Amino acid sequence: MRIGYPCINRTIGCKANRTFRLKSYSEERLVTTVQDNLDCLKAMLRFNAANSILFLRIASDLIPFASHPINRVDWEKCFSTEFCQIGDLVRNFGMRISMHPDQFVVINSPDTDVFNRSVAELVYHARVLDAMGLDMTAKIQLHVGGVYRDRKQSMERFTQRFFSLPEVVRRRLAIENDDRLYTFRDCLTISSETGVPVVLDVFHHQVNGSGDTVKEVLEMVGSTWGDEHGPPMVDYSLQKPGGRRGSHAASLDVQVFARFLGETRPYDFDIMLEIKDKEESALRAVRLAREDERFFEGRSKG
DNA sequence: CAGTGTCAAGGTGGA
DNA sequence: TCCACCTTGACACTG
Repeated sequence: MRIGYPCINRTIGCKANRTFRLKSYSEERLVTTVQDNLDCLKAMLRFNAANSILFLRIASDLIPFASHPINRVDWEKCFSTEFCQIGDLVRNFGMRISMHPDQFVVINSPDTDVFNRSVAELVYHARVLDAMGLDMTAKIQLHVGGVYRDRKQSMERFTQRFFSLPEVVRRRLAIENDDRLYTFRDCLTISSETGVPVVLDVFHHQVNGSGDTVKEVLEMVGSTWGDEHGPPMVDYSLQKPGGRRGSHAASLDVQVFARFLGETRPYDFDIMLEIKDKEESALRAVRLAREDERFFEGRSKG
């Protein structure tokens, strides 16, 4: 089991997701921003390695305006050295990487313009992971999309569209249950037709699920992850106590997390902690896991 | 320099 | 048909 956090580290004093306004666009601004982001990403990976945090989500803003027509910079070529170095770090430390495109990437939209823009954005994500030379265990996780007043048809459209995606995207895609529209069962249905592995979001499942226990769900979801995909990915977060529905808790409740780990034995998976204080909570989770080695022993894929 | 309106991109649901 | 809301963070303008 690898433990991780998404996109931002508040300890190391730099950000790998810096961007700027479209109005301020210039090639120079882009190049310096990307350079800073990649430098910071290396710093994050070193910090993580030193702290046994072996799972990281890379922000989609790593290359600002990557799929926007305004961007004519050949960033792959320009930063090939940096990408290789980052890939080496990931491999040498036995780490895992994921990415999660923003909400406007919608494969099953009836609007073909939306679809085409989504493809461009997905290709960008795939090119980043390819440039780092990462294997297919590095995933791009995506929600199923909209319902458009016809769930069945919209799910079928997802599947159709999936098969028209470029191979570089298809092989890295994973789908995740969301908090309102598509449950993990919907994802399993799509998975059975596309072969796409299913990322389980534990919080979304609590809010928008069927009442199956986490362990039952993990067993079903785990079987969608073949050897080439690596261990299942799980997103973990908690409702902010007293906060609006869907808002994430400020920091990890270690007691609750320990119970979760206990409940999910013997399944092995990599877990992304979507908690406000980011690496803080990841550090506490790692500490907890160290104190109780049982959480790592005897786990297997679903 | 602190406060805050707005940001490339979508979808849903209520008025 | 229009608009607020979803969630999150940060840019960049305002005073």
